[in-house]
Amino acid sequence: MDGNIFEKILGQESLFLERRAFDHAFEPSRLPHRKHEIDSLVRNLVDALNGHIPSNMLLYGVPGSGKTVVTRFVLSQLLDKGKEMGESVRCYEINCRNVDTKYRVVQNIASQLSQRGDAPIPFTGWPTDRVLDALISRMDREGGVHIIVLDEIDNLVSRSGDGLLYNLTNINTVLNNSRCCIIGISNDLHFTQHLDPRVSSRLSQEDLVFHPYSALEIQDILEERVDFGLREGSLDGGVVQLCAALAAQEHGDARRALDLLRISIQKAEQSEHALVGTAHVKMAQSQLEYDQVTPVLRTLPLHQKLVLFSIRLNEGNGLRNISTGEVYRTYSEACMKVGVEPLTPRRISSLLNELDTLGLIMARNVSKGRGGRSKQVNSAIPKAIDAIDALSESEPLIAQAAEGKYVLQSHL
DNA sequence: TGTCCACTGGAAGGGAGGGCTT
DNA sequence: AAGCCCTCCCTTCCAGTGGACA
Repeated sequence: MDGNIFEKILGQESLFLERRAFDHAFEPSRLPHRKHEIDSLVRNLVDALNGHIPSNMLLYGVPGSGKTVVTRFVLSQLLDKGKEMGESVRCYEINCRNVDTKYRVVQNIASQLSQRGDAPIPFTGWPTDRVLDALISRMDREGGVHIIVLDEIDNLVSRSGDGLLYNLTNINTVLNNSRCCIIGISNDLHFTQHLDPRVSSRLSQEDLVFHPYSALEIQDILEERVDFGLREGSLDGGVVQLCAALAAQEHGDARRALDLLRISIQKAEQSEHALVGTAHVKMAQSQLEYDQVTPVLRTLPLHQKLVLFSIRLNEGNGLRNISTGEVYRTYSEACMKVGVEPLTPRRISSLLNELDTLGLIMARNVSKGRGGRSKQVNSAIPKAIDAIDALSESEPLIAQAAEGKYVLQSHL
């Protein structure tokens, strides 16, 4: 081979001026169509600079409706202003998808407040109350206002209950030298229904709903990023509109639109086109589907893989709207075939709910009268993706179960 | 109108595993 | 080493459910 293998790509002129403009984490200087939401946050959080306690807030909205980015934007300005005014303001952003137990949330915040000489708080081992005490004393030591952002807070509540929120929304009564405010962010409008009424009323002193972006609004957002991050004249007419329209179909998800656009540009670069066209968007769309689904499939625990395998197997045999009982029978057979002890029907019922939440299946409760009440289950994985192949690749037992896949008893 | 089916989903708790304290 | 504590995954138990059917 002539020359270094990186040379060709390095020399290629990129269509991007600023690739990071298309990242989720990018914080733009302007947030179109979110003025009202920004105003509401600012009006509440200004209390942090006035020596008062800002109200706790709950922000609702579908994924990609700007909740997190708006919160970050407002908080970064708040921190700047606090510094300028000599007010101590500290913010903590916790994503409750990753940090989803009471202990871990408290440990996480307390660790951010640790100073030299503090005993490090272990990931597990201490009683939670002890970690909470450490957090309270560290907050008081620091003084000022502490703003705790709990992103995907519904995940925390569904996994660990509302015990932590009870403590956190009550924390101002035990703080002597500091103040604390909680901002919860949720995709689920109804998640406060699962809360103790006292917690719920203290937490949602102010609610703010982020409406999904319309196709035109997403277009504005994209155009702003394009102006900032892309070489002029690189886009064919209709590309931005198509990305916006596709994302608007997905409940107005601006992140999805950015992903689509970014991947479309990369596709154009890869095929050495100087112009991104709608064909690249379509390629990006299918890649995005593939990239979203296969990593999830690969990382599922064994029994979830077996359940999903059973559903796809039934569908492969032309069966749709399979009942929980049928899924369980196929699943048990698959377990027998590979020599694994099947879990109980109750557990499988929960696993089906989890697969539904992950968007890998669609399950709905139906009653067939005397035929009993059950779930009707269908796979939600795009047809273009061979789910059984993807499952087999990461799990030899699935490959084994899939061998001679059409001879399971339940299909004879 | 009551019965019945095939589940659902909440609650309680067991036990393994990882880590800390004494 | 023993005693705690937390998390995760799972089982067991059981009341509740929607709608067809007698």
